[in-house]
Amino acid sequence: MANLNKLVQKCNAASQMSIANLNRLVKKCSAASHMKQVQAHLTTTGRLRSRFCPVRSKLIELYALSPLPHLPHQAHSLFRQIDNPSTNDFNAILRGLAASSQPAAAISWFHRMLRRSHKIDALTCSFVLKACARVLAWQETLQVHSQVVRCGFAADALLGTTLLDVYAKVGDIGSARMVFDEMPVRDIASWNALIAGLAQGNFAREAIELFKRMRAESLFRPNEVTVLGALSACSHLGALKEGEKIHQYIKDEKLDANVIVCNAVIDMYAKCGFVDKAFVVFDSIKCKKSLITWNTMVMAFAMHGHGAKALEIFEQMGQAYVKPDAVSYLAALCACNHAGLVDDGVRLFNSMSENGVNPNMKHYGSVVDLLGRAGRLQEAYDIVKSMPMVPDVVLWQTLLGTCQIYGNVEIAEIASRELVEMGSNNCGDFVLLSNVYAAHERWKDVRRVRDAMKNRDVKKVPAFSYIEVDGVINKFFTGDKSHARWREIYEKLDEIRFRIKEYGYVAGTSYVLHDIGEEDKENALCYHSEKLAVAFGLISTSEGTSIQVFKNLRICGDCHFVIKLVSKIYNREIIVRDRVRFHRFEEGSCSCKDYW
DNA sequence: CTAGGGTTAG
Repeated sequence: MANLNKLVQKCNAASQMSIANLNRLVKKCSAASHMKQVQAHLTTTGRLRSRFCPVRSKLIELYALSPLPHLPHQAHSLFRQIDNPSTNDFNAILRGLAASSQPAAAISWFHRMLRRSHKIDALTCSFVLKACARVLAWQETLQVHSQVVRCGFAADALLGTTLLDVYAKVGDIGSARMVFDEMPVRDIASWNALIAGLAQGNFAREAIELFKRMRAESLFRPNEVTVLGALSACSHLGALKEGEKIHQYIKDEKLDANVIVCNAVIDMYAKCGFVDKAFVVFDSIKCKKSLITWNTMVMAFAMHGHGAKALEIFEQMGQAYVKPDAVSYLAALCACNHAGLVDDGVRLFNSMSENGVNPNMKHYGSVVDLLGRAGRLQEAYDIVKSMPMVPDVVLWQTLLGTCQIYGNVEIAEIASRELVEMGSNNCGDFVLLSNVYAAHERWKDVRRVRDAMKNRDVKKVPAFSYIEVDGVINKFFTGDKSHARWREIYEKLDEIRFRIKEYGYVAGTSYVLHDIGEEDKENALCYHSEKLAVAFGLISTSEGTSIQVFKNLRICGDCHFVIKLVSKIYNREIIVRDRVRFHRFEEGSCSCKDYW
């Protein structure tokens, strides 16, 4: 800073500043006052209005990217003083807009440039593409892509990587792959962008395949960024074996000096069902733990229903002088939720504001769930009414979900009405309300809800489960008969149904309504996807080994009950990862203690 | 030296 001030003084003293000095000065500018001085100099020397002036462009960029509230505006007023803005000047503005709170404005600027025949270069495209990614503008991405081709920038490796990354981010994986395949020159970032794009775009299998291909046939050694994409894919799939291999690679290559990589390893182990392994990595970490490291570990214990351990980690982070943020509180609340620690959760929630973290919608959702599941529905509803923000769809769904557990008709009706008014067309919402009525044997109301569903053409997310056996993913939908061994699976299910009756099993009738619209409702319950996956696990793995199943939605109550009995009768540990947490079934009971 | 790929979340 002392150097900079000296430089500024020197520049002010001299009537003529050399271009080199100006360049040095503008690059070191951080304070608004320095930028103003450079601007003053440009104005007095007349350079401001000239055709081409890199220092001026750099200054516009500094203004445009500044986090200080008034400076981006300054960039625009400076730009307007230029008679003939260069491409660099346009790019500076574009870059600033792309990173601003209105990235769509960057897209408008780009179109204005094209309309007025201003020359664009690869950077122009790069910045506007960033904006496309932020507003998820697929159509615009296509348009920029065609400009890239038209202008002859298609061979630019950096721009190609940006393009494929943006395609992946706006959800067009096909185009992302196509850009990758057609790139004449690829470098490590190109591979990384596609691996991460596949992992985040529901193509986790393909991400892992590409990771293997990269190791086998490319010249590049996977680096920190590569393994992050690959680990994220393993987390999504729950692919422990692949995850362990990547972890070994990370240790071999000493990539675990990077805290972000360590965080992803912890997360991977937790999401693959092995919270102990996650904790070993957390505990023996060599680099400095970041806030996210702590949050990931709290969340990991929370997901597995280890409430006390999660809260212990949460406490420890305070002792390590790491200040909990909104995610930390959410993770801790989530832990209380999954472990039924109601009082701890409420205390935590109430302590947030005094610790400088304002509860957001997710915190409210979590505490409403916590109170609701504990049967304190009125308190939960009171919190919803007293919230400083407008409750969203998920919050009402949470409240409605807890009403089902306790058969609370009044609050269920309120929540349902709100959901309908908000235009929610979710099958599950109707089913929940109908279940509440069914619990009170109010069949007329049940029929009314069912009719409403028919008339509205409600959307239903299809449930599926999968299980990996010998490296092959076996995926099942409800009542699925597409598996090569489906007959054996259904025979096994019949056997299970017969054997659990000895333990007093009666089909959970209220859950039957989950399958409204199916031909055979009772059978639909018997053939839920998680039951199919467990049955397949039983017939395809050796006796006594653990069975791991993944479900895209939450586990159904009937399946939960059946799988508990299966774990006892067949003497198997069965681990089910549902949409939000793990259930570990052993000897007839579940790690969630029937609370989830 | 004006660009590209990255971790936690009801």
